[in-house]
Amino acid sequence: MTGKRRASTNVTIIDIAREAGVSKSTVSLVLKGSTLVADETRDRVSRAMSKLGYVYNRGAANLRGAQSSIVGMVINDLSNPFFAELAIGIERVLRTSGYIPFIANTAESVVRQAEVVRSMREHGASGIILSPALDTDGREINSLLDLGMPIILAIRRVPGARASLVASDNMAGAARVTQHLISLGHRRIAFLGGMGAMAVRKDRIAGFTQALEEVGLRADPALMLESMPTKDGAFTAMSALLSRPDWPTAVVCFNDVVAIGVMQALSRKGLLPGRDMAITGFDDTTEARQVSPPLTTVSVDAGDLGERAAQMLLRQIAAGNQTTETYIGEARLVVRESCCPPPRERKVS
Amino acid sequence: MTGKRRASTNVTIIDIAREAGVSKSTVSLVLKGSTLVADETRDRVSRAMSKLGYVYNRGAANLRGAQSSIVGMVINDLSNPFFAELAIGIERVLRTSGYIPFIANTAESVVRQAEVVRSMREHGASGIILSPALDTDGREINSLLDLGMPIILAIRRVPGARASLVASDNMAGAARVTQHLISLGHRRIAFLGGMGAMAVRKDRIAGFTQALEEVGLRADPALMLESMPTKDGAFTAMSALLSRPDWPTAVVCFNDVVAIGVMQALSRKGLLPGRDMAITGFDDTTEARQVSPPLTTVSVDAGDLGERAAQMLLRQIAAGNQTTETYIGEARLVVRESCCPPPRERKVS
DNA sequence: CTGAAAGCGCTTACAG
DNA sequence: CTGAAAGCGCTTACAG
Repeated sequence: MTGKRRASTNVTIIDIAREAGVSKSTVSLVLKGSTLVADETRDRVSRAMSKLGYVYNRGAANLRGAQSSIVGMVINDLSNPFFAELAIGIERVLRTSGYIPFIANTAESVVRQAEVVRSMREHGASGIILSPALDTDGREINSLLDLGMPIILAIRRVPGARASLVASDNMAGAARVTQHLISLGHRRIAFLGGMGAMAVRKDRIAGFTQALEEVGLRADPALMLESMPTKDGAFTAMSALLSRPDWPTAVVCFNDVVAIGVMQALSRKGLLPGRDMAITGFDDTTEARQVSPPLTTVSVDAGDLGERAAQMLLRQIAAGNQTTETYIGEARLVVRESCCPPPRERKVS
Repeated sequence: MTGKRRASTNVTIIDIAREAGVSKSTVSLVLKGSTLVADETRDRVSRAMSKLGYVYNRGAANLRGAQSSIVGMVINDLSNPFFAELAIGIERVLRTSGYIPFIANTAESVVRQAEVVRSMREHGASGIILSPALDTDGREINSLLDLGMPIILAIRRVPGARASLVASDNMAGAARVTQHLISLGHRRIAFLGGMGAMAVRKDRIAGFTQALEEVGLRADPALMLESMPTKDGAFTAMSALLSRPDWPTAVVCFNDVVAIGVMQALSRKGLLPGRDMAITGFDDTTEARQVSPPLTTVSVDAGDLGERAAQMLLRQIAAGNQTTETYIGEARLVVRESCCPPPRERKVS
């Protein structure tokens, strides 16, 4: 009903002081929860604040040196449930710490990422947990670090960056899932998804290759396909693969989202994942359990990684960003129903 | 390598002015992109800024009356992909507007919601898009509005709140999906999920009831079951229903997430959704397509709703929050494979 | 416990 | 185009 001009344009600590009949120092003390103020005085001030609709002005406070209470959470793809789970894990620990996490989504754009990080710095964020967009430059991370901003890299390492890292054991996970396929009898196995520049992809391919070499096989470059790490990207890449003559009998997918896109491409061709071709994922998102057939994948516990990242950030903020820590979470094989042995009739030479 | 104390603690507009050999007014003009500054001067200032690692101090600027460039996006459940899609739609339009959206997750906690909204106000957010937590009080929304803060309610209306609203046509959607079940021959239909206090649930139940009454049936209170709008909550509620004697032949679920929980409860009992019992969802999240069998549901286009909400917020910020708008998005029936006719042998009297 | 004073980093008129 | 001055709302010593 009213028509005030702008939020927080009016009532200040001085108005409160006048209303409560104290000095503004006292109001400030109440704001900070100081024990120096008498209970009766504190009550009077609190009542004045709610009566006048007072809003604390963080900007003014930060200006004078107060600790800001926000931390940034910069996520490269919020539509991927894996990152949503990560975000929720982060919030779980930050919630009890007095910090409020502000999330921003970059949708894999480094330009957007720079904007968002800048905005968070401008607003006085105490630290940032960054799940970096593709093609993030290590030097950018380092210059942030040099300015004294605590940064925790999550999920994706950035070559050349000196920041702390929380990620999962991509190499071991990929090796395990590949070994599983080999034990089912597969010899002609593709790796699909992710872009060439991604460190995570390199690590998973290293595990994949290592598992093959352990049994005297080698990775066929013609079966290592890139795609954007999205359902659509994977669908397209898999459809292209299926239009070629010599199919693999199994596909190790970059992650669950990619695996789901790959399954859709198979279905489109009338093929059934888990019967006509073995498919594996990575991440063990809730979707992995819900697709049909349920996806054999690698569990990395995104929520736990989020918690670790938040704890690490809190430590760095407290310590003043001196140390660099690394936490590599376990990557467990989760066998469900998306993997069959290779079909006899299509066995290759 | 360095050891600066805190981010943004040092270099200010004055340092830049000195470095570039101009006055600080000029630096401020450059910061605002004013055309009054000569190109050569602008360059000199820009170089000085990057040389010294300057970070704009939003707090100080806002203090003096500058427009803040953040808007808040407060989401009640980020782990529900529906809300992730909503968030992404919001970002899509905000991205081109110069505003940076900061997202916060309340996990259905009104306490958390109050904290988060307060923090956003303290940081000078220009407006907030709020997907309210359960049990949000209309008076809280109204007092925010009275302070001049533009607020757009998204997805869930709040009884008593005077804020603008972007939501979907819950009543029509629920009626459509119920009519679909009736046309398949169902007469004994349950409604499952959501908590009693939720306005959205009330609207959907109204559509459900109306569709039944159109054909001379009435909703059986024993078949209207509450649950938290989560997979686990739905699983529990459905399991309880299945332990009772007279099952329904079809279940209209509060949303897709609930439907998936219901399906899992059926599977646990050895029953197949779409063969032994008809199940419907609401929202048409990407998961609805991926579950097995694919879910018959109501499509509400979360991304589009997000875009509408963002456009509405931008309008309100520009206009100074005078008008109250409402946008109700269409709710289309999407028929997939989770609905069968009622089984003959279990047909009730 | 309270008051007076200084200053954080910026923007905004107002003269030049 | 540029400089000098005032002031936004808070916190921080410093006296009392």
